[in-house]
Amino acid sequence: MLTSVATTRGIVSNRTDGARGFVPSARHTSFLGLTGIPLHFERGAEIVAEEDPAEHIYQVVSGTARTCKLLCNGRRQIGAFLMAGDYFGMEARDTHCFAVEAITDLHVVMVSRSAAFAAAGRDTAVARSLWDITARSLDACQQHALLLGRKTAVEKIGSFLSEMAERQGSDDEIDLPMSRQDIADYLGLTIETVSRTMTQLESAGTIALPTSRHVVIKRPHELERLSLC
Amino acid sequence: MLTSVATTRGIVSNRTDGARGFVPSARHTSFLGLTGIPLHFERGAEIVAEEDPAEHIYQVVSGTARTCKLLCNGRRQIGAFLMAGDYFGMEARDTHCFAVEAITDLHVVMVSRSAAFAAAGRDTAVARSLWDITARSLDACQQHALLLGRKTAVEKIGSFLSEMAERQGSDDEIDLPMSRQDIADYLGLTIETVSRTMTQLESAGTIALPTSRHVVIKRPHELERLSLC
DNA sequence: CGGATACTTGACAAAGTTCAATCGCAGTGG
DNA sequence: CCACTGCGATTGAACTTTGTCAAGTATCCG
Repeated sequence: MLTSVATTRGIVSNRTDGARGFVPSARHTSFLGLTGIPLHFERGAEIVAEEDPAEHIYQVVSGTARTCKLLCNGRRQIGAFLMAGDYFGMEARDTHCFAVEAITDLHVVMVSRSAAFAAAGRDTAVARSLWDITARSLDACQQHALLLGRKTAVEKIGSFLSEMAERQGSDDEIDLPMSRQDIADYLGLTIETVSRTMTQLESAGTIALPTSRHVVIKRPHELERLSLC
Repeated sequence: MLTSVATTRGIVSNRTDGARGFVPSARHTSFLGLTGIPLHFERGAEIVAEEDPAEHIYQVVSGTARTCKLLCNGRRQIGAFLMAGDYFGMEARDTHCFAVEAITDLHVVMVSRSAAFAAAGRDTAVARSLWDITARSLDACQQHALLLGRKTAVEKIGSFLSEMAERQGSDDEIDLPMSRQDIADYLGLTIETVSRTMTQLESAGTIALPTSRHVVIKRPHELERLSLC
């Protein structure tokens, strides 16, 4: 379900992911030992729909996306926020079991699933890196399950803010690309509880909220304590 | 952290896992194209501890195990119940990020992680199957995250019972090898809520509980409705 | 039979949700 | 430039669900 078109602009990685770093180029981008196709999506666009055939593997170049699963009565669970360097589309089955949507303007590179598997068959390093990406996603998902099942609202928000700070490489300032509703659906809370808990952390002096999308961490130690325990 | 000893008894698979079926033998068992070592653990034994170095990959031959993560105040999240045919120990990092404990007497086969990766390097099919196992775990974990984040107590219990029925290949009778506490920690509930919800489903005529560990599904359709929506 | 363990039940408390109203800010048009 | 509009975020109050604590029952096993 590709509704956007590929841009012709060069793409610059703003984060290298260990051994799997990728190099900017004019039209194509190296990715899993293959020539990936750069694509651009607008804020709100759907890159992958739930139940779509799983034909491609993607890496985020810039921007943020969310993976969503839906339940009846409009209940939604966001599995992960995908940022520069993150991969998605590696499915065990032939169809995607969640949708992927652009939260901001989004640049990705795409390779076909069959080409990736073929490359993995030829090149052991590619196979290993394909496994590594999947295993890392699994690790993140298991960590997230612990949060969803056993943490309180404050601990969830604390963990979330710590995670975002770490992923943005900043110790004390975070720009949140996602709405309160997205945060709520990621943490298994309601938008109101997210809002209230943020205010509560602000009142306690743990964070400051110059704007609703910009968080300043005043007491990182306090946040760590919340997220770890 | 292997506290039990390997048995010398032959091991019989009571479930083949698609293309990755494994064949019983007197002492060693084929597993990911390697010769696996059969091990036996007693009920309650810890096969893997949290933060243990990840040196082996396992497949369950018979019995049931649980994967656990711990938080402070004794809060626990069970990530999965592992039954015959299931794999565990495939970690992205060098240490296990959860413990694995035997719920019943447990037979597993074990191969060393490095041997598995070496085999994957030599044999494309092994590499693919290693990826497949990991991707399947990821899929299950994402499904479980949806349950933990967005389902009510009844829906959680409904989903759990449906899952168990399916895994036991039975449409209407389930033997639960795990305690109410295990179920609670799997579903992100308390033991009391699990108990109450089971009774509630029994009163509604959806299930019967001849004993606390044996569930008869009287209205499978009703359970489906709960778990899907 | 006695003791331990697991499960169930009840009464109450707390955390989080729901519903509704309000605020604040960016964008738009007069 | 300022009022108006729309949307996201915040706040309040009532309510629900689930958790907590405590007691009671069932079951297993020596």
